Amino acid sequence: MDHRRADTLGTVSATPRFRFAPSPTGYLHVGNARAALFNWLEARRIGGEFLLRIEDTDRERSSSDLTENILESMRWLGLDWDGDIVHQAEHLDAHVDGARSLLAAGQAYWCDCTPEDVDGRRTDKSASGYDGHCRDRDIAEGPTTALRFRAPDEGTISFDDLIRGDVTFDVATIEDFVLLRSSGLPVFLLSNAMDDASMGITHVVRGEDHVNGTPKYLLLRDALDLGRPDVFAHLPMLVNESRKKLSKRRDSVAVGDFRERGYLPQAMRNYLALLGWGPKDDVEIRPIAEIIERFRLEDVNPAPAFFDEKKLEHFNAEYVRALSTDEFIDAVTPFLDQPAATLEPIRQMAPALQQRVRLLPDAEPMVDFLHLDQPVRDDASWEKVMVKNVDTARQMLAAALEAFGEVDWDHEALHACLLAVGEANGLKLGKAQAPIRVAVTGRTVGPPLFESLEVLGRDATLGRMRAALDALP
RNA sequence: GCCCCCAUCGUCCAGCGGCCUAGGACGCCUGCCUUUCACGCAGGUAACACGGGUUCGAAUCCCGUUGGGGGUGCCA
Repeated sequence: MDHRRADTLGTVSATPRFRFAPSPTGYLHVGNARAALFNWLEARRIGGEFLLRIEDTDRERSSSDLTENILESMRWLGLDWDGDIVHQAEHLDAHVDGARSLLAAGQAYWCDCTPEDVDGRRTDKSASGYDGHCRDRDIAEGPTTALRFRAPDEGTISFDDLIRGDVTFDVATIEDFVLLRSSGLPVFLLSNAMDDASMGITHVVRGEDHVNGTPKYLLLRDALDLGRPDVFAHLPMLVNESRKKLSKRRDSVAVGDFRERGYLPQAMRNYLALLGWGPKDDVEIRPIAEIIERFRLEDVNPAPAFFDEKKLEHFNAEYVRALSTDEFIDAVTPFLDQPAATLEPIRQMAPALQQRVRLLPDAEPMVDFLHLDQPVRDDASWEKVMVKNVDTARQMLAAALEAFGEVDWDHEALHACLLAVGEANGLKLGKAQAPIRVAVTGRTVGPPLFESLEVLGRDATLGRMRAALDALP
């Protein structure tokens, strides 16, 4: 608030000011998150402010639940904003006043054309948009009239884009666009331009899809005598496999979904920073402080980037492994389906799990044998170890059953014991342990066997081995 | 159609006129390590879209072609 007041009073702040301005008409998706992140990175690097504005002027499509979801995702990613959140809807009156001042100055006029009218009049296929039909008809305001901006007829308008260089438009291609709808509500462009000015935004950093709206934005700022931002930077779009702009409809890209699927925020944030930008030293995975230090808007690649979940997953695995044991346990627990009784054993196995988990939900199937009465039998594993090699399985299960009855119940003793049993049967440990593993955990793969047996306990282990022996073909 | 933008391995990024025989990462493939898996380690695969210039010299600069993306609402 106070920053807005200060600017209204004409105080020009020397502090660079960035903003992220999502509209709460959907969840925060990775494309928006990347735009927010790039604003945040640059703001943090140069000691600027990062403001948040919720563009909720479309009442029909906006919802406060969606706003909360966006904020939640921002917090999760660690993108902290400065000052109070600005809700655009609260400034609607000012925007309407702005539009009316243009009307008073002769820079806007009322129009009662319907979209059908406009389309119908179009003879030249190369023309687009509104044809200026009502420009001089001097129509009075009415229930079906929209207020249109009187765009200049000739000249060019350009701006310097930090990422794209000089971008120039011929104003002849700019139509007389709508400022106020017939409902009386201001359109995005007006609200956006006026709010950026009232908030004292110096750096406008947003998606490439806004490039074409920029000349209109500038025309409005000039007409309203609001000055211009110091810097524009239009970020490349994030695209899907078919190289189309990521859409919330087509692509499942909500940040919240990634969280639910077991991604760590640090991994997501680090990966997102590398979409359209890369550090000169080629070190991709690094602390956010180092990214902030190296990030530069002017180094952002202008071409669209594909969001590669495979690579994100790799980043996640790296970040999972970098966690302390306690952090890992905290992170993984919500993804486990375990009773309180097995939490302690899982704690013991945590380092082994941590090494193998790529996404947090990967952990559960590695430890489900601990709390299930019977392990989940993986058919392929059973077939391979217990059916195709039934003789070996029978031999090992019987011999180990006997040996395990006496052995000290810790992983080292178990290891030595099974090694000896295997050798007695002419088998290397790799082969010898397979039937035991499948009998106890149901699968050929999983965390280290002897540690698993140790936490499972002697009774349960022997019980499962007997059951497996009985089930052999 | 018109307007704006873009173009290095399959993908992401490095490269800003000579260090390029084009580097790193993901993916994929080999091998090693090993109690399975995973990790780790050692290798391999694979790109400057095309055509003209400029220059002693071009992935790097310019022009064109082709290809791709974005925009083109009384959505944001």
